[in-house]
Amino acid sequence: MPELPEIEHLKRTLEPWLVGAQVLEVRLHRRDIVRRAGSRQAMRGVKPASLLKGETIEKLIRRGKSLAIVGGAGGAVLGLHMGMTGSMLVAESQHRSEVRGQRPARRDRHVHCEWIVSRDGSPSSEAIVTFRDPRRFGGLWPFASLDDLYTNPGGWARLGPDALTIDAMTLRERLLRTRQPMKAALLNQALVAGVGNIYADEALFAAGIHPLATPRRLRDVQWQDLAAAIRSIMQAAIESGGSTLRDYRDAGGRSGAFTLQHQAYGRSGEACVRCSTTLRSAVIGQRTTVFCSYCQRRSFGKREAARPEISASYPQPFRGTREPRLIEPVLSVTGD
DNA sequence: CTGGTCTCCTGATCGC
DNA sequence: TGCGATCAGGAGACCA
Repeated sequence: MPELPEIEHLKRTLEPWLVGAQVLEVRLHRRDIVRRAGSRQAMRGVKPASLLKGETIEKLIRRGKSLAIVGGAGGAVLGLHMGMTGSMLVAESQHRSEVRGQRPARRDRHVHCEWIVSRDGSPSSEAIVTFRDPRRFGGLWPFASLDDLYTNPGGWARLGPDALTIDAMTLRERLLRTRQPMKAALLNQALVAGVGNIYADEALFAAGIHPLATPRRLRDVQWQDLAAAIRSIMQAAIESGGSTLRDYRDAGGRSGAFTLQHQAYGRSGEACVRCSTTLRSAVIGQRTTVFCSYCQRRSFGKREAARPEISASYPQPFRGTREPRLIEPVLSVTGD
């Protein structure tokens, strides 16, 4: 599922196709995928211009898991959210006539909107960008302008600071606004934008923080560790092209390789990479949460060295006080 | 205001 | 081999 790293990678793979390109045509196949600001409700009376028709794209911007395509000066802005299964794919097309002439044998019923763009006006530079989202948790949110996007309470105004560059002080200040457990707090996009279920588990694991820990009980060094873990994990994931569980693809249709580096998410029942304790799973904040009950204890007491150490690289070796346990031979396959 | 639960969706997977 | 039940989860809606 697309979280910050996947959206950032998607942005980077879309930019070469979109920035500076003119939108020649927009084909909307499902009207209700265009939604009203701050809502999932379908927007009524959608105008092609609000879907960027005719615009020359100036840039793409991202905050957290949200992406936006910015039209020319003072032009429309289209907010995009991939939800669980959304993707944006680019396909080259030689000639528009050919594009128009090509009637696919059967149109993919999950493709909800298509943009035909041209980078230099020549037919050979045309491309088709498609928004596909089987589950339709994602959608398109038109905004009148950049200012509207940033100030509209249904737009990015409700999002917290971006997780990719979050510092310890800011993270602490934001999460102290809630009494929810750390896991739930991290998933709250209004507090910090961009952390989803996968990276919340990964960051808490890397920082050695129990998912049920209360923000008010964390010590300064833990905020430092957590902020560093969030940044480094996100960065590493972006460089790997994100995490593909099932649906995520970048603009070129490529899947992400970061899944291979997951140390907590999806590893319930498997051995902790640091101490070999069997990872546990629980539902916290309505989300499946995987953690190590040894590395992520609710309290580490006063022994500072007992905390797993965080390094700038990811994955990082365990450097706690106790030697990692040897993996016991298993007689049967472990399960949840 | 806050936090917990429900809901929207489809496809993959599982048990029988 | 087929099929119904179950699960996954981002985030707004809704309610106590």
